Amino acid sequence: MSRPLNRPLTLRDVSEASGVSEMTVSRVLRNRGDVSAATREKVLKAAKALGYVPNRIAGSLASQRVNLVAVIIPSMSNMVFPEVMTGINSVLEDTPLQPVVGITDYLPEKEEKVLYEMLSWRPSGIIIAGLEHSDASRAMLRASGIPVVEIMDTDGTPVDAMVGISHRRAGREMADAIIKAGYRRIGFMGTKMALDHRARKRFEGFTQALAKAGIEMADQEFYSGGSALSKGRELTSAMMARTPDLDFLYYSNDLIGAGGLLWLLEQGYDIPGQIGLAGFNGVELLQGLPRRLATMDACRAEIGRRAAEIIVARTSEPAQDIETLVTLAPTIDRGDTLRMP
Amino acid sequence: MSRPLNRPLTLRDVSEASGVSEMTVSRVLRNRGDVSAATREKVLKAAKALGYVPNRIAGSLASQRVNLVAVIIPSMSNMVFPEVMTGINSVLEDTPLQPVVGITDYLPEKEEKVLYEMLSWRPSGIIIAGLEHSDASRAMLRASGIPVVEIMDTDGTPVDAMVGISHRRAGREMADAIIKAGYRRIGFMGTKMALDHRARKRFEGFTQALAKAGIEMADQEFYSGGSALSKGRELTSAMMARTPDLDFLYYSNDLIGAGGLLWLLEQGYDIPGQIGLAGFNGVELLQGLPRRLATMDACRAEIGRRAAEIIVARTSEPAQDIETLVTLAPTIDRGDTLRMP
DNA sequence: CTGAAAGCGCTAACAT
DNA sequence: ATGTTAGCGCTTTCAG
Repeated sequence: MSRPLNRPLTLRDVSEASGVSEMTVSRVLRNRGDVSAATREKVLKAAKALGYVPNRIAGSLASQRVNLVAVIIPSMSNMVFPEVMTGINSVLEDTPLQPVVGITDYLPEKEEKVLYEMLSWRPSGIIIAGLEHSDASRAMLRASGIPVVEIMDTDGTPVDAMVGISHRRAGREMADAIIKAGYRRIGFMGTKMALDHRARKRFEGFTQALAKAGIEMADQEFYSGGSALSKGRELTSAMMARTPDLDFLYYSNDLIGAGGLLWLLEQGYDIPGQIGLAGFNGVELLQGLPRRLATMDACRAEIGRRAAEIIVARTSEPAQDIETLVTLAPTIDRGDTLRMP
Repeated sequence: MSRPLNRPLTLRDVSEASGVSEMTVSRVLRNRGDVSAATREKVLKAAKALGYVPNRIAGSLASQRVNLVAVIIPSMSNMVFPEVMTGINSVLEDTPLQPVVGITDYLPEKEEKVLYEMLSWRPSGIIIAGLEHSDASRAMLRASGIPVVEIMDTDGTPVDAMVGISHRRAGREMADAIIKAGYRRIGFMGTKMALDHRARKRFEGFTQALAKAGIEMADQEFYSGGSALSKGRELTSAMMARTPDLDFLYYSNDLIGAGGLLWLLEQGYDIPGQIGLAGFNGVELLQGLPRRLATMDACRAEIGRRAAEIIVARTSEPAQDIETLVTLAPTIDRGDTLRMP
């Protein structure tokens, strides 16, 4: 008990306590190379008794290896990214790699800053949301020399690898399904999406498909901030007052869709006969609403998994071959709010 | 362009490119010490041109300082921890400190493992959820010699600092409010809480307060897994079938409470006259339901902020004095489902 | 199977 | 205002 308090323990302490060289202690602690069972025991005992925790900073510098995967996402508070994280974790759990998360709040400047900070830790790989980045960010990604996987979206050109869905196509397909079901007076509600490129692409795909069928969007409204559920309520009530003859409402996410659904049910609308609804994301949370909202799964967990698998394959020794341009195909779930054709 | 591809740049590269010593380059890049405006410019220009990103691994080792705060929480997928993170972030944003998150899934063994990994990075501070830890974890925390803030709960003895609410008291106060409002046949629904100590303490406080008033819990049920909204629906419908004369339902969280609320409304129950409801957490998401569920704010963002402030104060030079045993006082929000006395 | 020497990329502490 | 020297705690490499 003579160690000066607050000096963290080093390999050397364990070496002295066990009477084994630092090098061999290091070998034991990393299960590397051959060490006799006897010395092994001695070392492990000493390390445990002292409460030694290796210093990864030093280890990483010496070995030029950091088992970190930088995960850069816009937000953690909506339902989508926690599930992506779950997918990533499920794959990395069985490897020495560890995810480290950075949040950008959908701001390019913040993304740039976060990326810089992350790169300064020299991670083994980067998983980053979206294909749209500042020039500086893209340059950093390219120059990093490590595997980069851009996730969520496949409508664009990745720096390196890419896993996601086509949001443009997702919008198109939902539009097609809505039209096939016979709806004609269609309204749209969604976030102000200057910086949410995926929401924007869904919207573009949606309107395109409508146009192709000779249909013009009958009404649309964008919001920002606030609780999504009540926003959905407010927007829907305002829109139905303004354009009472709408027979379908497409929402840019399930939560505002759910708010709209609750309001319409209260008002006594016949769903999906008189009016149909659809959202986007396939949020599990919403199971338990009076009706299941039509939606489209964004393949969140799968995207996380596939992205992590690419990093794992690329960082394994020797590097495994693996598909690096992955476009997943989401399917429509009609729920109870989008009638069959 | 003669640098061998994939060798990360070092200070030395910038030094050579700018004709300034490594030390001065380092000073410029860290805004430390006096450097003439002229050399400053030269260095910055060279660094930018090369795309140099400092190596923090080396920097941390040399300076014996790592501006990381380990945040160890059970989960990221419910509503509570993302908001705690928001609070933490809001404070750390203005400091050099950076949060790094570890997830325990409510498993003590996993907490131990995550804690060990985190400590191996020698963070400047630790924020960890709960007061219940394995002996090994507690030993690591104590031995780490860095500021430790245990958050969420104050019913127990912390290793070091502590910020939270008393969940036992939260349960008691809700029980008192329910009794004062005249409800007598009370049912409880919540998660199986062997490992969720805070839910358990709320439950204990609740039953205690009922007992004190001579009331016995009329029915209770525990669930695990599944979507909370539909669980709330199922449990409520089952419980009302089994014990039809219940006049109040206390839920261990707002989400299952919301499920119950939706079901009861559909069945035509008179709320809060015939039957009252309350949840816990003060989840903003739920604004927009047909009725506002009575709840109690868990002070999530505030907890995060105060915890981060403690770490900041303790790691600043010289260490600031700050309150390290913080018990927040949550208040009841009666919403539309708990009538006045 | 074990150990000794060298150095990872940076910064603290002194020079000058 | 700038440079020099000596490590930080570990792992790589090479010798026994």
